[in-house]
Amino acid sequence: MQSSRPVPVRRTSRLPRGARRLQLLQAAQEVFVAHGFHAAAMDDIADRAGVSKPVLYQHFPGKRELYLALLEQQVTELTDRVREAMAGTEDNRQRVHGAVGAYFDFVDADGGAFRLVFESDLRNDEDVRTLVDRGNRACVEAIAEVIRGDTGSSPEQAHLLASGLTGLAETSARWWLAQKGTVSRDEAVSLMSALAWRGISRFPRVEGDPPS
Amino acid sequence: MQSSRPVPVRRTSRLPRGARRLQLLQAAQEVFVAHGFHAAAMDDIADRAGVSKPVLYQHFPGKRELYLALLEQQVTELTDRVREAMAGTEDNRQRVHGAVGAYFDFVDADGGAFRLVFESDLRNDEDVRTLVDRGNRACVEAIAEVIRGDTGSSPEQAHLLASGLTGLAETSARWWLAQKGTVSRDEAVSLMSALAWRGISRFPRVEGDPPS
DNA sequence: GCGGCGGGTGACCCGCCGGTAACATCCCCG
DNA sequence: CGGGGATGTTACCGGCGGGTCACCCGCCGC
Repeated sequence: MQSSRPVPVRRTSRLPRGARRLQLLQAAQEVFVAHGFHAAAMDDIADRAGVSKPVLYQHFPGKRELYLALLEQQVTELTDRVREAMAGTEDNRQRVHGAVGAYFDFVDADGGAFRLVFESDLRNDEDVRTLVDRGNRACVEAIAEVIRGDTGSSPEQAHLLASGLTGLAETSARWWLAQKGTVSRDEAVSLMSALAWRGISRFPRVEGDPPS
Repeated sequence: MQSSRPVPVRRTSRLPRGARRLQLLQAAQEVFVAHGFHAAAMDDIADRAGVSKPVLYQHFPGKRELYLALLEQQVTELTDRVREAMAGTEDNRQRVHGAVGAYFDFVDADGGAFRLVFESDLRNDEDVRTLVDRGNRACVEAIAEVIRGDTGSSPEQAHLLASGLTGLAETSARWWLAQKGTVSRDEAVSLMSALAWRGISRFPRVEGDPPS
């Protein structure tokens, strides 16, 4: 046998820098989602990408930074969706429906990437907390803006109401995900947005006619 | 003075087992709340109790178990309060008000012990996840029971609605805590329970299951 | 063919921290 | 008083895992 051949086992064809980076991010996301930040080892991530550890460090300065990159991506994803739901229509009921749907879609995407945002095990890290808080605040702000405009609530009240609605959407979306199969996505979204809408419409001084 | 004495600096008078255990739990809670599970070192906890590390291990088999003990305490605390809110009255509006109040009080107690439940950085641990989930499920269940009885919703719908309400309460309570000072506890509770009540009352007096 | 460079590797280092072994002290009880 | 069982202490171990060093290939232009 041509045993002289030095195991040319090209494990993974070489990749240009950009492609490798993306692949590493993908691998990292899978591992972080599956095990959380602390339980995830850089070796795991490298292994999953079919590559050795130093490669990882050629692309990212450290574990934390790698994690932050992924986290920011997801935070942006969610806030964008919520903002779109607010901007995409003038009908407040539609807005509520869209926002609730945004949370459900977010939670149901990407093999659980939402865990990075909603279940991060690195919230004690200054940067992580800042990022997550910024995302939450952005969502609350977007919603509170509408509430404030249409009900004349004080800013503090509007923020409280908005935060409550985000909590409603987030928590029910996660519950639905855990119980998946019993209720369809659209059913669940309709149900929860009905709940939210009945709550927030006809609040203090809303001239929006109550839905029949 | 009797300087010959080799530093008899009795740092903390000896304590009987029970008292020491409580003190250690208290110290541990403070450290875990402040830094989270991972960032907390057993030395930190021992130090805070004015005691050396082995003492800790005479009372608890390990870091994880110590954490679990505290976690369970808090989970029980919350679920009990929610259950009481459900059982304490027959008036559903009162029930909502009580439950929302329970979340606000829980979040506002004990120097932030609620973080153990709502912001645990050990959710990847099987036992921790089980405990936290069990607590959430208990709260949702208690609320869903009432919803189901009074609206005739399907169990799945009732659970979804209930989980949404817990999310509403939890998230707004945490928001209120972060913004403390701008709105009083009672104001906030009234506002949020009004939101929840407007939403859940006069809910589909179940005009038949929407057969999707 | 050959130099150099981008892409990649195996092996190693080392600090932190959970956990432990061995030794000291106090106080009660007979 | 003196033995013994709680109660505590100092000092140490060991491994896990983030991060790095020195080196290796294959391809490209000349």
